[in-house]
Amino acid sequence: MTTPADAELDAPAVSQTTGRPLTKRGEATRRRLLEAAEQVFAEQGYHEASIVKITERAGIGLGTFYLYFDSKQAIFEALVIDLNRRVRHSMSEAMAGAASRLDAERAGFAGFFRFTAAHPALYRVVREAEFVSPDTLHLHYTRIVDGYEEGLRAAQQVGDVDRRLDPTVTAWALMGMGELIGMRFLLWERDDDGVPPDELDTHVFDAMMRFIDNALAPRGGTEGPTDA
Amino acid sequence: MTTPADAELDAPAVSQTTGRPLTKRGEATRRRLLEAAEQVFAEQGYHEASIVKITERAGIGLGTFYLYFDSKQAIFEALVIDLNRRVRHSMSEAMAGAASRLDAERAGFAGFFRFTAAHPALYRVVREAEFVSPDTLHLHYTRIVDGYEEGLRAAQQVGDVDRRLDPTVTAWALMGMGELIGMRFLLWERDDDGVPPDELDTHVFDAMMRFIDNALAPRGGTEGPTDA
DNA sequence: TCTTGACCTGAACCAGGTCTCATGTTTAGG
DNA sequence: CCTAAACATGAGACCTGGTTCAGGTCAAGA
Repeated sequence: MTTPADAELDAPAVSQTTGRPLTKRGEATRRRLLEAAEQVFAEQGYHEASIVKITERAGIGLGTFYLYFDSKQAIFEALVIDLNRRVRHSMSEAMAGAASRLDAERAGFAGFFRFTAAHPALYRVVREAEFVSPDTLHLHYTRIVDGYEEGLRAAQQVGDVDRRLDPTVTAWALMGMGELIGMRFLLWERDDDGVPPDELDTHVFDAMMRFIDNALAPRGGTEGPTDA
Repeated sequence: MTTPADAELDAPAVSQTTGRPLTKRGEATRRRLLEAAEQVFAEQGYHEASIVKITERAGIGLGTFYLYFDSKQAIFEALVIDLNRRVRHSMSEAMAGAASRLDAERAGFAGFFRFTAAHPALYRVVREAEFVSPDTLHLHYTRIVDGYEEGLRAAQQVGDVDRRLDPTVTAWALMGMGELIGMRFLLWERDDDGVPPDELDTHVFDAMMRFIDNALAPRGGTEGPTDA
């Protein structure tokens, strides 16, 4: 589950336009731009967002933007990649101490939902990547699924997961589930005052885990396989 | 599964701007606009698409557009609703002759995937609605899920589906699965010549059905419930 | 202190888009 | 055949926003 997500933790931070490495000052500016972009894209969506809004929020001159990013699209992609790193971090951290496979599964999803609940708008950004930068979204999903798949395969070896399941398809299935359920019960749900929940309703979470447990557990109780 | 999708089949077709009913000629123009919009939105995405491109493709004057739709957003929403009707139609048609619950499940997904494979780009339109018109997307999902949920509940009554599963959460889970798997194995997949598949790989489909079967089937073989 | 390269700036350029409107054309009914 | 209502048109008013550029400012080393 720990893909080389951590190797990329802090790349040398190079100017995208000139290719030169940045000084401390330059790096700080770059970071401020990214943070501003995060907020603006999240609040307004890609097309409503504008470079002006981003630089204004960052408290930086408009022209400065182009010293650090080639285009609006470029900073968006950088942002998605950054978010991907953070989601995976949240997931693998949550899974760290899990004993059994089911525990790990539960913890991984909990980590995922916690991240989504904590940054509801950010999640929107990732999903919008499907239309703004399909390749980046591709990367996002693939990176997450790869870790998942590996975990499933290992669990199958041990016999914790039904061996007849295809790990790849299963991983994508789980991922899709998590995503839509997160969207429905975290992003759409709000109480009477319009306040979104800060975590997934435990009933929903439990119901989902039951579903997953059913799906993954080897059939026929604790014995071996049953039917053809 | 047959929600009143068919009641809306052909509304009187009223001009969105004037509210007046349309003559035959007007109705034909409206239809041509919708068809052109379907192609243009699908190929280029919402923001790249333009009214000019749509009217050009429809072979219609620019100004005419505004006789039929209030805005770009308005025609987009009309399109999503139309697509929703068609997906559900494809699904319920496929499920029509199913004997068992599993059969129905299989057929429903097959219908869904068939539609996606036949109109890969259209599917993109629906997903983009998340950012262009969230309410419309909400409607889209809800309409599909509602039917699903009802089917699940009925199957639980009969004992075909694990009674401990929450029908709502399960319905959303299934929907999410189908969507991501469709995206991954239909929309992303292409052979060496870049040609997308015209149906879901049977291996993938079977793997997914196994997963679903596991998840839904009452635990403990054909007998009653087992653990707490 | 002076110099140099890195960093910063925002007015202006420009491409493209939506929507209006004054005008012309078609169709159906009397 | 004549008239009114419905339908069609595309130039242009108006606007928005990404990107460039010519000219500053800052900070660190000599």
